[in-house]
Amino acid sequence: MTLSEENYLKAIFNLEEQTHKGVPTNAIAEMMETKASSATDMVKRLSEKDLLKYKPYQGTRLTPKGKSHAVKVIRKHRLWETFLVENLDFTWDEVHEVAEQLEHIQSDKLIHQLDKFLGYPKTDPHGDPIPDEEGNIAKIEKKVLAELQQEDEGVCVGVDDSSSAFLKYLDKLDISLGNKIKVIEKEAFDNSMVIQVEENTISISSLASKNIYVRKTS
Amino acid sequence: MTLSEENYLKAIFNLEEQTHKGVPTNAIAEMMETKASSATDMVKRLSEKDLLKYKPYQGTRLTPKGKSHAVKVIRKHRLWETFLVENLDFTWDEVHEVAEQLEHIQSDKLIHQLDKFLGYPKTDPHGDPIPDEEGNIAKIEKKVLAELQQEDEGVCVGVDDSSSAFLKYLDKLDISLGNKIKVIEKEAFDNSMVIQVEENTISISSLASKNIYVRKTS
DNA sequence: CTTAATTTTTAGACAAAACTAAAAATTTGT
DNA sequence: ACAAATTTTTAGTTTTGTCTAAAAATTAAG
Ligand SMILES: [Mn+2]
Ligand SMILES: [Mn+2]
Ligand SMILES: [Mn+2]
Ligand SMILES: [Mn+2]
Repeated sequence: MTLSEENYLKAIFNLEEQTHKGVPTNAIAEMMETKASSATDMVKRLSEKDLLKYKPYQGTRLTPKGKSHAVKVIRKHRLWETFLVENLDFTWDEVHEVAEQLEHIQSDKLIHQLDKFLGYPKTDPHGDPIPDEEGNIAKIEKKVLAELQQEDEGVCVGVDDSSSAFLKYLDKLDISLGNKIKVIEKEAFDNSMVIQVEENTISISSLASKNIYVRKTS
Repeated sequence: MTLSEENYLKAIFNLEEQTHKGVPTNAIAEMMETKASSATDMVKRLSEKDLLKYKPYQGTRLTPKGKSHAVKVIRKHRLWETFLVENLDFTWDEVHEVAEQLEHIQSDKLIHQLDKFLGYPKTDPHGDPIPDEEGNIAKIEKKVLAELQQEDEGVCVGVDDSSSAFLKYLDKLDISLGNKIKVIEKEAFDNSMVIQVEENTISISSLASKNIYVRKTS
């Protein structure tokens, strides 16, 4: 399995998770930041290797084999992200780029020992679940912050958008995983919110509140 | 700089260190376990990028730029090997293969932080010096064990042959870095030696004693 | 239900990195 | 010095992964 094949598998896995339908070639190309013709080529190659099912003009779907491989790459990605933050003083907005490379290192022992070294973490620095050695992914109970009502309380458990820009914005607002969040006010006009994060009271836009996940506590 | 280019640079660097002469194409091919024609192709590409000087039929020599890049890769390789042994319970014969992959990860911050995390180690698990951030490589004072005379004493500081087979053999004899070694007897007939390693007295072949480095202590 | 817009695929090229086979240059042996 | 052996380079293919341009299929609009 080449680096490029693994990146495509991961992209297709994520797209399939979101929509639960066959993934269009264009969607793959967009996620991979490449051209549709390149995506078609790759999809054919992966189909040849039984990693996905592909029929021209209909989307593609991963086979169990393809899914299993994608999950392994995701496991590695998230374990490495955890290592970078926990042990090498990376911030949560810096890890993705490096993990994107580290996820392709081939060594079962390496990843098994890394998991052990980290103390078998359940989630990565963005709150995403780390698949176990058998490929099981725990489902994290979460709601998007925008859906909470006035007076509702919750704990921040993840983000939808893991872009560096958004994560840095959250840092500036002092919002991080595990923080207690309470909705003080919802503005009907633009769907912005006034929320209390731990001690601080701040206002956030609708766009931001749609990208923050919470576990409701009341 | 691609993965393959980096591996060639490293190979050429090592060959040039040994002989201090222009490196023949065949030597490169042999070290890279490839064909001479492939080596020629690559050498041309690297020459194009000013990483080495190449004139057909005369050997190649790295430019300062090429040398500096090779040393960076070696630094990464040795830091990762150290991490694998110190933190992930790898043995010294298992690390090379994985480090061969990890050495190509591109991230200045990653390697800087890894170095810090490890406590700025001076040598890797095989006793080889770890280049510093500026590319300086400490010269380790060492002598090949075979050269010691009867009654001489020393400390094991490295190996010449880092192959898994040889390292496992050393493990079986309970020889590792830092061990006190004393020459009890030298057999003129086949150049084998009887040595005392810490508590144990063992006999080793000429071939083995030529691949063990010691720092003489008496 | 046709035409227009969009999506997807095909065809043809290109760069990186490898290979085999053959030619050319260099070195060695007598 | 000349032939033989060795080393090195060239020429021509192959595979992976990308691209542009053009053709074909599908979907959307009037
Ligand atoms: Mn990746
Ligand atoms: Mn993540
Ligand atoms: Mn390598
Ligand atoms: Mn080493």
